[in-house]
Amino acid sequence: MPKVVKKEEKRKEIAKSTCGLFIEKGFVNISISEIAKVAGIGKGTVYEYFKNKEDIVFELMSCLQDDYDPKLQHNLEEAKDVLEKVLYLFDIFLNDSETIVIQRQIYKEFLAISMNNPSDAIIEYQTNLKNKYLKVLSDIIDNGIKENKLKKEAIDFVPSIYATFQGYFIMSEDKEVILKYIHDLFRLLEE
Amino acid sequence: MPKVVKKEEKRKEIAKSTCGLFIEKGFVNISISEIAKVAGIGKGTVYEYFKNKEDIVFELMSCLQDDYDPKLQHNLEEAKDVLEKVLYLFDIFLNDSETIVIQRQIYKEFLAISMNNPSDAIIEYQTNLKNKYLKVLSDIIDNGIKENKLKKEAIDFVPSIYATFQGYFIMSEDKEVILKYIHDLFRLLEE
Amino acid sequence: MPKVVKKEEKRKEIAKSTCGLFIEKGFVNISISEIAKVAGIGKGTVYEYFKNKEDIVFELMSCLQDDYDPKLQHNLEEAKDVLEKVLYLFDIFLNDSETIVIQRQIYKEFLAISMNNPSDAIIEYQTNLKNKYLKVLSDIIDNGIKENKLKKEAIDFVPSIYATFQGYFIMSEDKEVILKYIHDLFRLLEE
Amino acid sequence: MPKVVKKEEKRKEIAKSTCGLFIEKGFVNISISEIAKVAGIGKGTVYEYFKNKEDIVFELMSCLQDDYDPKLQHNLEEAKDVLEKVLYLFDIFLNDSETIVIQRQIYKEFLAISMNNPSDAIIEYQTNLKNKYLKVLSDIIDNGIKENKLKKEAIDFVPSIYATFQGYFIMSEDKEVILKYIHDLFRLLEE
DNA sequence: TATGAATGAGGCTTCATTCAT
DNA sequence: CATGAATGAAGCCTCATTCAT
Repeated sequence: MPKVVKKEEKRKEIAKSTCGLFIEKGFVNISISEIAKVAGIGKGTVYEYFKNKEDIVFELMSCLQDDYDPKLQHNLEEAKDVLEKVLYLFDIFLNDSETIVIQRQIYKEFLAISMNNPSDAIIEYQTNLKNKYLKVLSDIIDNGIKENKLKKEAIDFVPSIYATFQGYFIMSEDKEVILKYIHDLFRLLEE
Repeated sequence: MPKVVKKEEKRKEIAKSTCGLFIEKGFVNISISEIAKVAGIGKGTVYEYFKNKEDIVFELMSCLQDDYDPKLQHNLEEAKDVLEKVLYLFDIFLNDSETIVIQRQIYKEFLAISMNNPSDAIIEYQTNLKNKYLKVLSDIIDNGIKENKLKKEAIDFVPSIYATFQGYFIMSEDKEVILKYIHDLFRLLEE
Repeated sequence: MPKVVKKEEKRKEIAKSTCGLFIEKGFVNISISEIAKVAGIGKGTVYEYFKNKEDIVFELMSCLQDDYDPKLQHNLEEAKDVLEKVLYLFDIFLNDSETIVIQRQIYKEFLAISMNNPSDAIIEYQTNLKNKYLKVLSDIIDNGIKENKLKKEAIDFVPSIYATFQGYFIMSEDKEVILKYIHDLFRLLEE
Repeated sequence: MPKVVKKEEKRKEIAKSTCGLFIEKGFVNISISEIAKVAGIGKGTVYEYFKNKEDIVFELMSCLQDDYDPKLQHNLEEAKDVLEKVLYLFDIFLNDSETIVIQRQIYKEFLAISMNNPSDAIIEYQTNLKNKYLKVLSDIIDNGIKENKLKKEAIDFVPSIYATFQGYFIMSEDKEVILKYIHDLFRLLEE
């Protein structure tokens, strides 16, 4: 196995091992020492794999998505109707399974970082994430329109649906409120 | 003039003087030394007026709102129709006047703090803020319904409108996108 | 009333008001601000009456002794035998009445200060205190010998008895242990 | 050599290097900066080896005892009679050799700290120290009784002898006074 | 490659003291 | 006389980062 691959693997391994730490204490309150400790490596070694703390959260986010994307894909295919598809797409904000709760918390950490240090890298990462979601949501809504399930104006709401989820998320709003929103909206958008 | 008033005034004065600093560098990257310097006082004096750094942002937020609230009130009364009222209510996310841009940036700082250190005080502050906005928005929409300008389902969208603005805000979305959203939504909600 | 007397009175008043503070938090952990607060005066005013924090404890010790000495005198006269007199003399280390407990704690504070800052003033104060006690104890033991209650060697133990009480005191030893010591010793010293 | 041992050694080395500082200025008046300077290390490095300032005095005390215990053991074995053994046991309060004078001063520092901040750790340390001394003293006296050198009541005086030494110590009493006490007492206790 | 000892800059906060009112 | 606002020195401690092994 080439070295680069091994390095990349170890990188992921380290990142994943810090997951609990990030959830428990939050990015700002974690030191490199602690990261090294939970990762079972030396402080110096952390710098062999990551440029800085921020870099670790990136990797962690990426790891979690690697795990998440195939599941999402599968769920979307299984979903019966438009609404169900949308709910699966935003599963990360709605699901209370242990795995998803963790991903949600990590995403919150990530958002917090991005608000403090809106570096180019972070902004790019966020833009990509958004575009990915918007693309999928767009397709879902589009399909709904083509199948005459939704009014054609529905397509205009694609960006705002994403924004609303984000908003509810940072407000730490209860799942019920979010679900009510999406149901209310779809009632309005249904043909 | 009673001493308490003078102390309260100086408190506001100090808080306001830090405004530029918060915008320029962000809460986490500001030291008490810097705050003291821009306020033109000694480091120790800062602690005569504030319990800690966080406390300063609170005061700053509060100052900006003291300035803002009367203007908002006035604008809401002047506004011709429901949509215009809503736009005025969320002026802070839309207006590009120098004053509002500053308030927007400070609010962003505040949000960032709240995501990193969700202390009880901050959460309470945020809840109050949210409730204030929801109350006004509720009244606006209610009026619109009573005047047969809006469908009665419109009232269901009060919380989500707030959330959507928040979402667009942390996504640093362009004003145009936000405006498009609110127009699209109102088209759907109009009788 | 001459000013000096009034000043001296206020000095005592201030000192006494700090008593609870010293007991609760200990000399090192008390600030002039706190002292001013419990004394109900301004921070600057503290400096009108005292040179420094240490000075206050001196005054406090002196106040407590002003109260204590007459009581001691009375008790010594009432006491039936030598042992009882000795126990009364060292009442401050043995009695659990509220007043005495407070005096004991203040004395502990005083000892602590004297160990950290063995200034001339403190050493002199302590020497005087010691001599006072040794004198009284000497008289008591002397009397016991003259009345043929004690062996004449008993007089040699005067300084060590004082020392032993001090020792037990800083060791925070239980009253029972101290009482056992004094009984054991007197059994040995009795004719 | 295992790493832990090296770390432990450096810990001792640092502690010992601060000895003069403690004697010269006293715990309260020493800053971490000064400690770092005399130890020839960086401020931060101090915290690699010690949890806090207090911790350093602990280590110092422990170092001095490590040096002292074997000597004590040897002296006790050499001692001809009970009295001599007791004097060796409390050598720290009596000997005027340079080494012991230093140890005495450090012990005074330690006592001072324990009076200002009676933390659990300090109290435990002190209790252990006391028990160690009481155990040895007990054995000495016991032996004296068994060899018919001392009356059997002598055993009752074990705790008070320790207390008396402590008392004389904090009173900074001259060696002669202490010696007189121990001689007087033994005259009384001898068969 | 992996390490972790070493570091010093810098953070927050406390507080005795001064001095203008 | 009394005050308390103002202060800056100083304290303790944290931590990202480096670098010799």
